[in-house]
Amino acid sequence: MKSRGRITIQDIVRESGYSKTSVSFAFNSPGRISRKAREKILSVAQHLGYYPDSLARNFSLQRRNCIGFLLPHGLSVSLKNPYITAVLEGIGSVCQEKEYTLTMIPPFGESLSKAVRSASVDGLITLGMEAEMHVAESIRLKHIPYVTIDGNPEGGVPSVNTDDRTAAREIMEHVLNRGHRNIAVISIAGANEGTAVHSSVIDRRMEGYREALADAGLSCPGPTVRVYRSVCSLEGGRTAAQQVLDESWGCTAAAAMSDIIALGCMQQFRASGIRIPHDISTAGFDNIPEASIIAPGLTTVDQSASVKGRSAARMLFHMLETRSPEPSMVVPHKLVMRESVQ
Amino acid sequence: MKSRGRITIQDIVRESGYSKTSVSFAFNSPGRISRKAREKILSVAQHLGYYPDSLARNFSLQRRNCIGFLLPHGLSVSLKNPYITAVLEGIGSVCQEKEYTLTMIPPFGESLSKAVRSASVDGLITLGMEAEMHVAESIRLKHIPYVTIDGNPEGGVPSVNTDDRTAAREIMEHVLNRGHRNIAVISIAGANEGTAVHSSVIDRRMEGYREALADAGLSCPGPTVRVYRSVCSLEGGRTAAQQVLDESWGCTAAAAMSDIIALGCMQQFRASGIRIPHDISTAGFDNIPEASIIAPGLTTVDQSASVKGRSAARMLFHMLETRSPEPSMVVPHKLVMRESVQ
DNA sequence: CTGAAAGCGCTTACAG
DNA sequence: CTGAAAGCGCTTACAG
Repeated sequence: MKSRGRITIQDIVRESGYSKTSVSFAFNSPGRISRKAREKILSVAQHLGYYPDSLARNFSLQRRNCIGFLLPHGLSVSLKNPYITAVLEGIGSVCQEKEYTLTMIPPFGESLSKAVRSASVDGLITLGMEAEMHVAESIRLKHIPYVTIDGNPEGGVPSVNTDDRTAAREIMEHVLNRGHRNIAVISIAGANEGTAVHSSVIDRRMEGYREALADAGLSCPGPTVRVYRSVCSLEGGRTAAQQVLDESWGCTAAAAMSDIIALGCMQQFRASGIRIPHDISTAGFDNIPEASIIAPGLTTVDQSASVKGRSAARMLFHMLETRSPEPSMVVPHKLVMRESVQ
Repeated sequence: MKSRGRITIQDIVRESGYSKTSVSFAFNSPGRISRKAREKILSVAQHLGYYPDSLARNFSLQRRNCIGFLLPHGLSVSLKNPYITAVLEGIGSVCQEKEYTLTMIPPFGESLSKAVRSASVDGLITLGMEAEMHVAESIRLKHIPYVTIDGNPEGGVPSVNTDDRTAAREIMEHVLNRGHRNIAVISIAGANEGTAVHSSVIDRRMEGYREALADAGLSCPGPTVRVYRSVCSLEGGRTAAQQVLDESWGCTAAAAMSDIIALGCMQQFRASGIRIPHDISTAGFDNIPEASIIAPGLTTVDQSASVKGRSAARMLFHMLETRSPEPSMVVPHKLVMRESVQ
């Protein structure tokens, strides 16, 4: 009798009289042993409550059947953003098809690198990670394939992106076409300055905004255009909106780089008695489901988060299978005009 | 030179001239070897691109530093439900604190049991799982601690629940107090009949509705009360609402067992020119963030999903540490009256 | 400070 | 059909 601990294959060997080989076959290749052996082994296993340990099994098989998902901010902030959960959903649905498990890797004590190092996954998908970030180095050390969503498409890593610059330009043009000139641009700030050092996505969206504004003869920032930075959450949006209001500079439109921020803005505007779009038009970016649920509907850019997740996962599995790099891709976006911009 | 494959500790031993013990120490207990050895080893490792394999490491250490989360439906349907992502967020935030990784385990080819068996996790949290379900047996076989959210509190498994019966009674009473008598009750159906065989949560909510209705002299189903079943998604809600409308029986209020369903109903009602709450009042259950974002705000029951996730995770970690069972808990709920019920 | 060796629990090519 | 044995890549108690 073993003292305590888990029941292992050895216990079954002892009790059944068969070898480890046979016990293993009983579970994984039942056809390769005699009916008698199989029944004896399975019955002993059943009796002792044995089931092959999957960690040991995976180790022996040298595979993990698991892919990892790295979030840009803490898990909590990230999962409160419907855009991110939609990406997660896309990745997850592919994992489910492939019979892989999906592991979310949160920063360990502020260190994403540490978390990455200790995770056992076959491949990794990152969201909003830049090649220069410290964590990128940790991933490379693991020598596992990875693809990046909303990272830098120029970074040499297979990536899935939206054409952020063009998309941002289009939505800003739409705002300008409606005659707005006093515009608040609401950019994205890292949750804590440590995590998101810098994001090229933000740069590209800002560029797009600037182009459109420049075409209208406006500079950004400029006499009629102010730039704010908001944490990427509902609360962040509320805070930013309050700032816009506090500075009372006659702003008639707000363009936020993320729907979740735009939603927060709308909440705060409304709470202050501001009517949308009558007093202040509001535009977002992402087209999360909430954008169409609320009234007035949020004018935004659709970048089908779920497709991005799905594409990234497919690319990763392809890399896992062929061990060769995949070309980066840009998913289509679409300006979605609803009622929040007038 | 090893042919190809990954670089292992053996390669470092060969190149550095130090033993496996020293190499291991260099990474995990740098203080236990000489500065010289450490530097030599680390430099060789750096040069060869070596980093200890975490699967092997975890195997040797007999731990996985990972907990699993089992969803009631497919990953896709589940992650589209803000209630579920909020639960996930709660669990995730505790994992992050504990420096654990969080693995989502989707059904493998329709088989959750198979997925559970192959996952390597230290513990498991399930959502909406019943003790009689087949997968419960698979979990027991693994001999790992688990706690269940929205499962059966009578199942003998440490669980986190809302007092569903009371909560459902309260919201139905509220609807009745506003004078409604022609009421559509919208229950939850499994995504596909295979997965959710039966859920005691649904039973308890239904009981609560029935109690309130009975107190008002109404039977359910009855002459003025009809029961519908909806898949737990926005689309499910829309379909159900359309049914309600198609049967045109003078319904003036709909009570859905889930906010996501209620939201779908509201969308469909609105699309059909029905005004809420003027023509049809709508009540939900969960209090997802969207409930307060939309206009009119959704009257619902708050059951703080995030707290449920957090509590379950804390219970699980406690079990992992003490190896003893935890008492089940019931989290407080609260009726949240907004404008969708008048 | 350093290393030889046992051990973690499985899988599987190979020989019988 | 069956089993002895090597191997997956690490960690660590123990002895020197």
